[in-house]
Parts: sequence; C-alpha cells; structure tokens
Amino acid sequence: MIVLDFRDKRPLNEQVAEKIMNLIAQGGLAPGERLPSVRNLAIDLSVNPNTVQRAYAALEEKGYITTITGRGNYVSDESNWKDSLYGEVLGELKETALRVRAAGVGKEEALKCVREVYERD
Amino acid sequence: MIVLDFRDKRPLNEQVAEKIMNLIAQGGLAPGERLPSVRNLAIDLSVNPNTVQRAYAALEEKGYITTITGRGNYVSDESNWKDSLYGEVLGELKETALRVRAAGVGKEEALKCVREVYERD
DNA sequence: TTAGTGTATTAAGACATTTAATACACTTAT
DNA sequence: ATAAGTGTATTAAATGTCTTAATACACTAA
Repeated sequence: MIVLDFRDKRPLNEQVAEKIMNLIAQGGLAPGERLPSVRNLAIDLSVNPNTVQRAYAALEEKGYITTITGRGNYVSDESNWKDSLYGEVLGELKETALRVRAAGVGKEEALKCVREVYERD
Repeated sequence: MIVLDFRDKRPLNEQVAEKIMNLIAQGGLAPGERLPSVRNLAIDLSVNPNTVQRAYAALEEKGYITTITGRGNYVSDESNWKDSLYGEVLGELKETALRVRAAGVGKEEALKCVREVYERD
C-alpha cells in the first residue's frame, strides 16, 4: 500500500500523511473506506504507532479522513477536501512557476516541462 | 539586502544561500561584484559566521560565486551558473507538477496556471 | 468479558542546526 | 614588516525536532 523512504530527510509522519492523501485524491481509497488501524499500519511500515497517529491526526485536521474513537479512521467525502487540496497544490505551482520565470526560463520551456510530467506513463 | 525568517523551519544557511542566488539570478548582484564578507554579513543578519560561511560554500559549489581566500567572494559570470540554475529550477517545477498531478488536478488546469504566471504584467 | 480501536503521556536516543570561541593562512594597505 | 581584514577549519555546547519505547486510559464491537 505505502512504501516509506527512510533515507529521505522529510519526517516519516509527513511522508505517511502525504502518501495517504495522494491515494485518497486519486481514488485509490474511496470515501467511506476504512484505513488500517494505527497499530497495524505502524507494523506494516516498520514505524512507531506514534508516527502513524501523527499522520492520521494531520489528515483529519485537513478534512481528508474522519476519526471515530474505538472504531477507526474513514476516508471523508470528496466535498470535504477537494477545494482545499486544489487550492494548496495550485498555489504551490504558481509559486514555483514564479521562481522559474524569475530564473529566466522561457514560457514554452516551462510549459513543456509540465506537459512531460503529465504525459509520462 | 537580505531578511531572514527565523520562524521558518528551513535552515538559516539555506535561506541565505537561496536569497543570494535569487539576487544573482535576477541581476541584483552583477558578475564581478563583491559580496559582503562572511563576518559582516553575519553581523547584518544577526547570525553566526559559520552559518554564512556554509551558505557561501554552497554557492561556490554551485558556481554562483567565486571565493578567493584573503580577498572575498565575487559573483561569477553567468555562464558558470546559468545551466545549473535552469536544471535546479526545472527540477523543482517537475516535482511540483508531479505533486499537482498526484492531487488529481488535470493537465489543462495545471498548464493554465503556469501560463497565467507568465502572462502577468 | 475480551479484543481491537483511538488517544495521551513521559522518557530516552538520534540527528541536524546553530552558536561560540578559537586558531591559522592568506591578501592588502600602510 | 606590521596591522587589519579576509576565507577556512575545528571543537564544544545548546537547542529543537523526529522517532522510538513503554505505558495507560476510554471507547466500541463481538
């Protein structure tokens, strides 16, 4: 389901949260579907339960999942996170594009770079 | 000349290096121009000399500046860093685009976002 | 009642960043 | 030659974050 990169300098809890977020965003996890329990996912990823718990807490904070004590974590309805995700991600893209332009890269070259990413596999 | 964000979680030495790099890329610092000494910039930024030294070392490693022991640090000629800057900045764009795609944003919407940045003023 | 769930706390270790205090070699101007 | 300013290097300490570990508690479901 998820593979972590232990050599990456980014915190494990952030990696877990982002990978699950991406799975949800792409439909790999449907709304209403139950996520693995904190303890089970921790075992699967060879990570401490606290680390998974922090990832889940962040995901709930952003509206991607709903937590029910004693039962588990469930994927939220798309309406709860789609707008905020699009806004966040397009904001990042805009910032990066500004930096790319400031560095002197031409418009066509920048567009080509983005197109290539989308046309890969 | 430069203002650091001490609340930002990013390392100070990286912030210093990036801000100087941007100044150079945008012509705020001309080739041949001398940078502030390690000690003076450290005082200006309220930071330890070691931190500035690390920033300068990184900048020299990437070809943005040339260091002469006993004299100072000087902005390198554009030919020394233009390629590496393009590579770095396009790499960032690629990564961001991947994240945008993973979030479920469509190709046309992403391209439109980049186009808008380039067509602004 | 039992097992499985989320949650919370405290302690310890590992690690990166930053500061601090020096020291040394080099260059420039006097 | 001397002095001041430069880059560079080293070692130690302080700090903060991340992670693990070991528990404990409240809740839910079978």
